[in-house]
Amino acid sequence: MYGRHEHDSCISDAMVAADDICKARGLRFTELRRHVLELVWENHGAVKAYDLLEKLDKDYSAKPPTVYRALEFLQENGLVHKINSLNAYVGCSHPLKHTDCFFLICSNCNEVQECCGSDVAKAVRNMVAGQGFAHNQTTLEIEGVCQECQLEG
Amino acid sequence: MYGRHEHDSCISDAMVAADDICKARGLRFTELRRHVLELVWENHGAVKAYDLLEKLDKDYSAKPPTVYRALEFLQENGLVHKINSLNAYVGCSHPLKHTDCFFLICSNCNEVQECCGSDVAKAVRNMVAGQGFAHNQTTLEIEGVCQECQLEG
DNA sequence: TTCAAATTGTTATATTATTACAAAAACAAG
DNA sequence: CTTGTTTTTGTAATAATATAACAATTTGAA
Ligand SMILES: [Zn+2]
Ligand SMILES: [Zn+2]
Ligand SMILES: [Zn+2]
Ligand SMILES: [Zn+2]
Repeated sequence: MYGRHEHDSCISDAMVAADDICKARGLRFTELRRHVLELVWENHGAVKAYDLLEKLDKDYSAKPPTVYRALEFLQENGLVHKINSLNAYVGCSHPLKHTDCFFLICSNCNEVQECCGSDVAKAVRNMVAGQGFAHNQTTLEIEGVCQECQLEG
Repeated sequence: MYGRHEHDSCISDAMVAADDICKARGLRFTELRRHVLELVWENHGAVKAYDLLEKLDKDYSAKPPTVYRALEFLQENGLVHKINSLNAYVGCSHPLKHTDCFFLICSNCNEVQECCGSDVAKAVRNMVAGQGFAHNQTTLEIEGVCQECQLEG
């Protein structure tokens, strides 16, 4: 039901981490925001805003701004990332040590794996510095087929 | 008017290259497709599809599918790239040797520079291979401020 | 209690992109 | 050239993604 691993703990871990972060930063982790984050974490794939909206709509009578505002809050605080190549959103798997991350997107099972702190980031920094470019934000999204799917395939 | 360099040659170079590529591959480089590519190349920034549409509309009575189809053709044949983080399109600056490219996007002057064949690509390949991931497509878009803008700033 | 700030609700609209089907143009074969 | 097929373009409708503007509510602090 939840993919390849015991996924319940992913959600609960993420929620605990989010709680801690919000508490530490004096942010209001409201019911709505919590609920949206839970929905984002229902699986390890990226979720579309309007799918979140539909799910939310059962409890709340949500309209687009509701979900986009929650996503904005979650993104600003590093709890969620937007995958630009999919126009979709994914929970951050390590919000406390998120730096120079990138994403491996399996086009077979749709899981998104977040990777971090690697030589890739170093290479990007070097290359960019060599060009005299002052970089703020890196979007690195790699589409392909994950190992599990290759083995199954 | 055209940014920092003598830009006319960029357009004409790109059109010649496009001509050659289409001829070599037996593709139909129609008036419409040619026109769209010219419009994309009017500057070195990324262009929105609906801005192209407006410009096109003066001559043709273009509707969205017209421009999206032309962009699709141009993308398939490596003459144009989509910048996912901007939902916008940019002319390929080296369509014949385009491999493992990435983009430096200046948020001040909006120019997009396409870089290619670097250590970054190598690092990506290594990292991804280390994860057992079979990658097809890499989206690497780096937002920041270009050197010229830093000097002027 | 009162006030200001932050959050949420609501309506409308903007932006980006695709589907479906009809017309026209280009091409290949006879 | 004519015919039939494929590719391209036109057109209308609609889907998918996202934001603006303003009102109502909740929250937390003074
Ligand atoms: Zn992260
Ligand atoms: Zn997979
Ligand atoms: Zn290119
Ligand atoms: Zn610049």
